[in-house]
Amino acid sequence: MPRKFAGRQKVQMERIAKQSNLSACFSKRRPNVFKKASELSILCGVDVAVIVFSPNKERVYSFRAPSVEAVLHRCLGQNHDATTSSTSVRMEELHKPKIEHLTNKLTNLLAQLESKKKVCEQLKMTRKENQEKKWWTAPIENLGLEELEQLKPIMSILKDEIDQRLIALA
Amino acid sequence: MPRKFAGRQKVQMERIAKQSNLSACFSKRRPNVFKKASELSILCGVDVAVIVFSPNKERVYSFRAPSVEAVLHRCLGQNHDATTSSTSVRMEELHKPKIEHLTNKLTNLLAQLESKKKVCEQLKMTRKENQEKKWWTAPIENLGLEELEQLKPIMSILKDEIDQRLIALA
DNA sequence: AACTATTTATAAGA
DNA sequence: TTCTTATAAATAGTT
Repeated sequence: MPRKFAGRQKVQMERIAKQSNLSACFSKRRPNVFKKASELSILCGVDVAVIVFSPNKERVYSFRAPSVEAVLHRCLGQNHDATTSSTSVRMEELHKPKIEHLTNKLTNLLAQLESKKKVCEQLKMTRKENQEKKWWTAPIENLGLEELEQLKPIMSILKDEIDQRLIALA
Repeated sequence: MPRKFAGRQKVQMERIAKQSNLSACFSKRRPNVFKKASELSILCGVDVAVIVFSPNKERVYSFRAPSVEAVLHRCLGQNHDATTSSTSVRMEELHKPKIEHLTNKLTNLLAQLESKKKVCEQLKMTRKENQEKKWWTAPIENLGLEELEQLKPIMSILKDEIDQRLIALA
C-alpha cells in the first residue's frame, strides 16, 4: 500500500509566512527549547535561564533551572557544612551590604515598572472613554504597556540571581 | 559481521557522575540549546534570550536573538515608515522619559557592579600579599568576584531589552 | 490533537 | 578532542 504522506520535510531557516503554520510551529517548538535547557541543567548540573516572547508579543515565557525553590532548599540544606571559615565571614560581611543594595535597586525598578504600568492603563482607559476610536493608535498604546509586562520576568530572573548570591553568602 | 557498538542509548535524566562525561555532554548540548532557540527565533520571528552557566561556574554563555544589531538595523531601516501618527507621538513623549529613567538606573547598576569588582580584586591582591596562604579561603574569595562576573551578561541582556524599547519608541 | 516518515540530536565507541 | 554510527528524539506535513 502507498504511504499516506512524506513525513517530516527539511525546512528553510526563514520566517514562516503563513500565520497558522507559524503559530503551530511556535507551539510545538517552544516547549522543546525549554526541555533542552532543562536537560542541560539536570545532566550537567548547571544554571540555565530562557526567555521567549510570543509571536504577537502579548506573552513572555520564561524558564529557570534549577528553580529558585531548589536553590533555596540546597542552600538551607548545606547550612550545617562547616566549610565556611572565620576569615571568609569577613568577606561575607563585606559583600552583604553591597549586594543588598543591588537587590534593593532592583526591587525599586520592579516597583517603578508596576507604577508605570498603572499610569499606562489609566491613560488607555481615559483615551478610550474621551475620544473617538482610532484603531491605528491602539497598537501603539498597547505597546508601551505590553513591553513593560515583557520586561517583568526578565527583571525577576535577574533579581532571583542576585537573591541567590545573597543566600549563598549568608 | 557484528555491529561495532550500540549507538545512541537512552539516558536517565540525572546529573552525570563522571566529570569527563559531564564535560563532553555539556560541550555537545549547550550549542544545540542555542541553536534550538535561534531556530525558534528565526522561524517564528520571536525574541529569545538564553543564559547558561558552565559546570564549574567560571563562565556564562548568553545568547540573544535577534541580535541587538539586527534590531537596531531593523528600526533604522523602518524610520521612513509613516505608520507613526501624531497622536502616537504624544504617547511616545510620555513613555520616553520614564524608560530613559529605567535605562539610567540599569546603567548605574552596571557601574556599581564594575566598582564592586574592582574593590574585590584589590582586597584579593592585598590578602595574597599580606597573609599566609589558606587554600580553603581562596574559593570563597573568588566566589564574590565570579558571581559578579556572572551577573554582567544577564544585566546586559536586560539593558538591551530596555534600550530596544527606547529605539522602538523613538 | 494525533499520526508517521524523515530529519536532527546525541550516547557510545574508536 | 574529533569523528563515526546506531539509535533516540524532534518535527513538518497530513488527517
